[in-house]
This record gives sequence, C-alpha cells and structure tokens, in this order.
Amino acid sequence: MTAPKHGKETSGTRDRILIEASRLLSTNGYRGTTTREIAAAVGISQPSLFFHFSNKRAIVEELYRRDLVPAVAGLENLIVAEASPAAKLFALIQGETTRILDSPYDMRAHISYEALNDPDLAPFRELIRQFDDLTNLIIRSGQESGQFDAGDPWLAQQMVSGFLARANLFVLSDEVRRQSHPEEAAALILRGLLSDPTTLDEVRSEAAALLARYVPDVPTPPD
Amino acid sequence: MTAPKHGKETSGTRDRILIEASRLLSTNGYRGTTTREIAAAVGISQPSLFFHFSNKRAIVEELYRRDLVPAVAGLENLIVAEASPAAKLFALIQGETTRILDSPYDMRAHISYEALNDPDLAPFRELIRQFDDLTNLIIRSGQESGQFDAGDPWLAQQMVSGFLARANLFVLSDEVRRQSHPEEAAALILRGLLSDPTTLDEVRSEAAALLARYVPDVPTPPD
DNA sequence: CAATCAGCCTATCAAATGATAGACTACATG
DNA sequence: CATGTAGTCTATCATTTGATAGGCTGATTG
Repeated sequence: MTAPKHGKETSGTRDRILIEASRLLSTNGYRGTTTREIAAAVGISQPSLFFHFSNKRAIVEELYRRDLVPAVAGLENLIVAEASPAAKLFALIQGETTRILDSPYDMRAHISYEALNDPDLAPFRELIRQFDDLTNLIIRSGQESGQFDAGDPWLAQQMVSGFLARANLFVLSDEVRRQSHPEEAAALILRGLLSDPTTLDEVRSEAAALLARYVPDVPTPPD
Repeated sequence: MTAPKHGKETSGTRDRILIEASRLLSTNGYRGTTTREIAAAVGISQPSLFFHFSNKRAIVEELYRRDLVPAVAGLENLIVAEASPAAKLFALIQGETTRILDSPYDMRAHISYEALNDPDLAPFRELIRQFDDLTNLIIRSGQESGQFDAGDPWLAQQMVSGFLARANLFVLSDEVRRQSHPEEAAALILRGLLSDPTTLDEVRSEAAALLARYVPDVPTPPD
C-alpha cells in the first residue's frame, strides 16, 4: 500500500521523495537505486522513507502510476479522435515529449529495459506494452491509408519509442530547445515516414488541434 | 586486471561469462546484476567467477572494451572517408545495427543511462561521448553541405542514438527482419533528414561502398 | 607413477541493503 | 495544560552481495 502510516501528509516530503527517486531510478535503475540514496537526496534518514511509503516498490509504483496511466489514457484519446494517422502520430510525439518535459518527475526509467524485466515491476509491463501497441496501431493505419511508406511498422515504432526514451535528455538542454523540441522532433520523425513529405505542414496543423487530447494535466500530489 | 588468476584459459567459460553477463547487464543494469545471477546463468558457482575475472567491474570493462572500442574506431574510419555526410550516416546506422546484431554479446547496456553515471564505468563514458560527438559531426557537416535539413543537430543525433540504443531488440525478431532491418532503419532515419528525399537511393548506394569501413570484425576471445 | 595446474567447489567474511521498532520533537487542538 | 499525531531520528535486524581462502578433481606432462 502507498497509504502513509499515519493520517494526512502535509509536509511535501512524500512528493520530494518521488521526484528524487525518479531521478535516481532513471540513472541507476530500480535495483541499483538504494533507499539510502533516495533518503540522502531528499535529506532525511533512510528509515524515514518508510513513514511515507510502505516499501521501496511502492515508491516506484506510484511513479509509474503517475506516468504511464495518463500516457496510455492520452494515447487512447488520440486513437479514437477523428484525424489522420499522421496527425495522430505527430501529436503523440509532440505531446509525449512535452508531457515528459513538463513533468516534475524524471521519467526516463519508464521505458528502460530493466523495467521490462524486474519482477517487482511486472504489473506495469502491461501498460508499457499497451503504449507500444497503440503506437504501432497508428503507424499501421497510416500505412494502410497510404499516408506512410510501406515498411516494417515495428521498425518505425522502435524509432519513435527509442526517441521518446531519450526525451528526458531534453531537460538538460536550454529553454529555447525545450520550447521547440517537441514539435521539431515530431516533424523530423514524420518526415521519415510520410509517403509524401510535402504534406508535412498539413499534418502539423492537423496535429495542433489534437494536442489538447493528448497532454494530460501534470499529476498533482494526491490528498 | 582482467588477467586470469592462473595461466591460459581454455575452457570457454570466460567467454560464456561475458555473454551471459552482457544479457543480464542489459536488462538489470550494472548495479542490479549480481555476481550470483551471472554465475547461475553460466552454470557455475558464484565464487568461480573470480577465477576468470578479478572482480565484477572487470567483466563489464571487458564487455565495454569489446563493444565501444571497435565502434568508435569504425566511426572514425567513416569520418575520414571520401564520401558525403548522408552516406556516412547511412553507413553508420546500417553498420552499427549490423554489428550489434552480429555480436555474441547483448550490448544494449552500452548506451544505458546508468552507464553514463556509475563511477565504476567512468572510463567508458568518454568513449560513449566520442561516439555521440562523431555522430553529431556527421550530421552537422550534412547540414552545412545542404544535404540535410537545417535543424538542431543535437535533436537528430538523439533520434539516431535512441534508435541504436534499441537496436538490440532486433535480436528478438525473426531472421527476415534481422537481414533487412539495418538498411531499412538507415533509410527511414535518413529520409527524415535529407533536404531532398529523392536522393535517398544514391545515398544508399554510396553508403554500401562504405560499409566495409565501419563493420569491424566481431571480437574474438583473447589469447 | 608424481607433479602440476586449470577450473571448479564449499565455507566464510565484511559490508551493504530494505525494513522494523522504539524514541523524540514540534505543532495543533481541546 | 494534556493529548495526539506528523514526521523525523538512532539502533538494530535479517538478508544479500562481492569477494577471499582453502580444498578437490580431472587432465596433462615428464
């Protein structure tokens, strides 16, 4: 359980734990991140963590919940929208990159290979798989409609996924880049996929109308 | 030191350790991979590892040495070649993907974020940085020559790097994909970058002549 | 045959790790 | 004032981890 040992949390420490843990998880991985490291990053003693979270896994579960659940929900919104597959993919890349950049949590870990294998994180594997499958679905329907070149949709999906997995490196770049990158990145990837690259600007415009469907509100601390 | 405790190794166990360790490192990370897990995967007792390698770190160092040193060398070969930047990038993506696929080691770990941070792996960070910088150099010279669209070269580089980081997922795919993926992947990425996408086939042909410069021999066991 | 050595094994160690228990402090409330 | 509670702390525990030490076996060589 992620419920605090006691009543209502007011200190903000719980959220600081999530933020610091997300950074450590992204660089050290789940098993490679110790509770002592998290505690030190937050500035509390290691056993204090267990006032806020029942165990180490609960920290990670909460992070995944805040990241993957909105992402999959947003992607599902895109799937049902009345728009071309290319616009959907554009919106996905732009929206997801924006979302990652705007998140207080460093969510690189969400797509790490480790996450796909650790027994503790098994419940979240399904969510990652869903995200990938829905991406693949958009690509395939783009190919069926002729908007995208024929080719292995899986390969295109790897290009998207690989790129998004690095989206958090953008947080290390300057503000000018941060503003332009989501859209520029989407354009770069789409240009590689479109059968007719001259349609890119149309796609871009169409995608702009879709963005609100994708970018969920940044998760707020609970309660 | 990576020298065995005793004389000449003949059993092949050392190489099996490297292979199994590479897989575990790719999925669990360095700190998350225990020597007991490696030993179990090889089918020996945990302390037996230390007959073959002086410590855990030495295993990883050897893997990095086999992976990164040839990659950077191959990339340096491409840089000095008389060829267009686009052909160089095409050859890089195709060649690196091929090399990863042909390697007996699962080299996903080489580009993990963890690798960029663990103090034990610091000496290899420089090699990774070199690989990235040389990739960036090719992209930038493609932009200067007009072959590639203007845009943030860093962004293009992230797309390449992100994709290559996932290249090892291809080992999980069927043989038909394995054969076509390196070239198809390169084409997909280049199409997104080229100012004139109609030049793609020329680039592809030019790159074919470059490949021998990039793909180093798969490392053989030492001694 | 004896000696040597590669390549393992079991037992063990020191240190690290996630977690528990009890205590303490500061603050809010009745 | 007393009481309750959030939120920390130190001390400690059981387990895990990388590594060492000593021993054993089988194959090879002289």
